[in-house]
Amino acid sequence: MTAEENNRSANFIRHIINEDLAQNKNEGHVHTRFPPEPNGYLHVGHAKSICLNFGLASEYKNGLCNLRFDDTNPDKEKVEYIDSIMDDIHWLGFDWGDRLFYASDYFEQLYDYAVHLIKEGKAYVDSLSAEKMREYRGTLKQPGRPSPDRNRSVEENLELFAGMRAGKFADGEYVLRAKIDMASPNINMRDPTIYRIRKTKHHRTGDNWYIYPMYDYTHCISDALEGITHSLCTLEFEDHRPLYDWFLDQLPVPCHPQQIEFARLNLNYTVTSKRKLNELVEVNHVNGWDDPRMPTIVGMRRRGYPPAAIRDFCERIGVTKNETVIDISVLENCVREELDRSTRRVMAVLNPLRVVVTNYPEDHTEMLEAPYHPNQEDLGSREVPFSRVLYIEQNDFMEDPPKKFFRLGPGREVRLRYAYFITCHDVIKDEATGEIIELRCTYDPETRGGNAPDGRKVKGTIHWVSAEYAFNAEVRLYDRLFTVPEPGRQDDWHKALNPDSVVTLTEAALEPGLRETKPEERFQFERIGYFCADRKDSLSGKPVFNRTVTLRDSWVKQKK
RNA sequence: UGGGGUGUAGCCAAGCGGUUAAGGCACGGGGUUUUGAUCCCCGCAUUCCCAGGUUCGAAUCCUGGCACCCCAGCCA
Repeated sequence: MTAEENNRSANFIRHIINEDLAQNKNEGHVHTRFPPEPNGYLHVGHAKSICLNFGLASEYKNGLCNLRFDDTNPDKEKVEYIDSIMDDIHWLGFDWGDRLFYASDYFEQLYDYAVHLIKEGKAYVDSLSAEKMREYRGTLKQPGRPSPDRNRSVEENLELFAGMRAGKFADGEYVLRAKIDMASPNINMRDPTIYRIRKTKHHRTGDNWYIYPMYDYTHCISDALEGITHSLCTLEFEDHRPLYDWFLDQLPVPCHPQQIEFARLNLNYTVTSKRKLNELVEVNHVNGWDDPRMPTIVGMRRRGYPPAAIRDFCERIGVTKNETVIDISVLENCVREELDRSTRRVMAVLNPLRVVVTNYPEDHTEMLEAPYHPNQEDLGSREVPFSRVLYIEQNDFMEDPPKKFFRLGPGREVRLRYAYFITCHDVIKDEATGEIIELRCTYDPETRGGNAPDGRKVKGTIHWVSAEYAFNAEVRLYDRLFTVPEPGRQDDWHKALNPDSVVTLTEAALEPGLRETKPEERFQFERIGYFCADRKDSLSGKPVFNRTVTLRDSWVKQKK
């Protein structure tokens, strides 16, 4: 099955793979890997890489994708990140089966290969300090100079390297370097460091090692040891590719994977650099990595984004080498699309305005049937209680409405969704503040269910809850984190933070059935948006809702 | 003349010498609607960074420019 047959759009990586398959390269196998460093939380940019790597593997016959933690820098890595990363990948809908690996699993093999390089005269132990090494490296336009240690004998190199491993030297005293070309126009080839001394406890290997291998050296070998066929990474590694290939050419590795680079994802109105995300957390602009405003996977999860929507998004944005900034509306559209078909509709009044139906009997309640979805019967229906005192949305009433306002106003008639037509007769205000505190309306008993037997039409339909039966819940309205499209480009990106990225409502009145909402359950609050019960703060019988995304609203545009 | 990349609509993105230059998002217009939602129509690049050239024919090939991004960690 080719990608195109599978109804996905073409991209250059699929073309490469199709070509390889056509030539029976790698015995016709596709084997990718997702190689995160466990030094932070995954974000939407990683989601692109996850979907690409796992997605590619799943769309080709016998394709496989490994999860491999690139854990070669114990100073920055923690087990808690490993756990969160695995959770996130599973939540997104992907699985690595029994192929969970760690670069640290290969430390012994990596060491042996390094010895091999030394024996071949292709690596040497250098005593240059970090500063000196930078000096010797030259600049972008000028070639570097060889280190005085460059021609150390193989025997001496072997002995020193063994000493490094044995912990005989202090951090920074020596490094092992590949012997390539100090005059290369590609700085990565100017004798890159492949091992450094770091007397830090590693989260998996503990105190076994005093030396740790560098990324460029580790990554290509790890790929080869796992039989990876296509090693996908981001653009900034493009000029590391000659080095990736160099190591594999020098060493007796089982195979030679192909590194292919693609552009990382940038989304407007947010930031995705680990440093900036960390800063948002540190200075408490957000409440942790899983704050619903964060573009982290766990943040989007808490916000209510369905995993299927994120996968769809990653498919739609494509894969190229163009550096682009994707409009956040593409993501939001994917979320709406998924939620529209999968979610039950219910009624919730966010900012309640009291309505007394003066001609409705006191102490009377009736149950009205309301389907959960306008065009998906299989989602069923529920009954909602109607009684004399109701709440409607404050902004569904205007004392002096413009002609195009299809909602309630003095003397106007509207439909209460699935209930009755009501007409407003009086507006009660707080004498001191002038604030509207109550509406007096009458209902037409003939319009039960929302249709008038006389065929008369009503312009607007608004949502409502019974004041007597509704319950109060906290609802959080989330909005984009930044007010400008590319905050990362500003000198002071903090100034672009949206002060209204969250508005917490505590007076919302929800239809009674919602009381038993389970954490992470999603609903559409009719005419408002999609909401998800917070997975952390919801209590049994007392859910807290997060707004995932608003409904599209052409009325907002018309008002302008 | 350090090296490596990228330029197709407001934002993405197909396209691989012969197509009316796909599709999505955004935007505009209309229809259906008990959500100003959904859904459904319709519109939206005489032109592919620019300039030359090759060719019967060029977004696709060649030459020369221009713009933007990445690289001088003992980070990944």
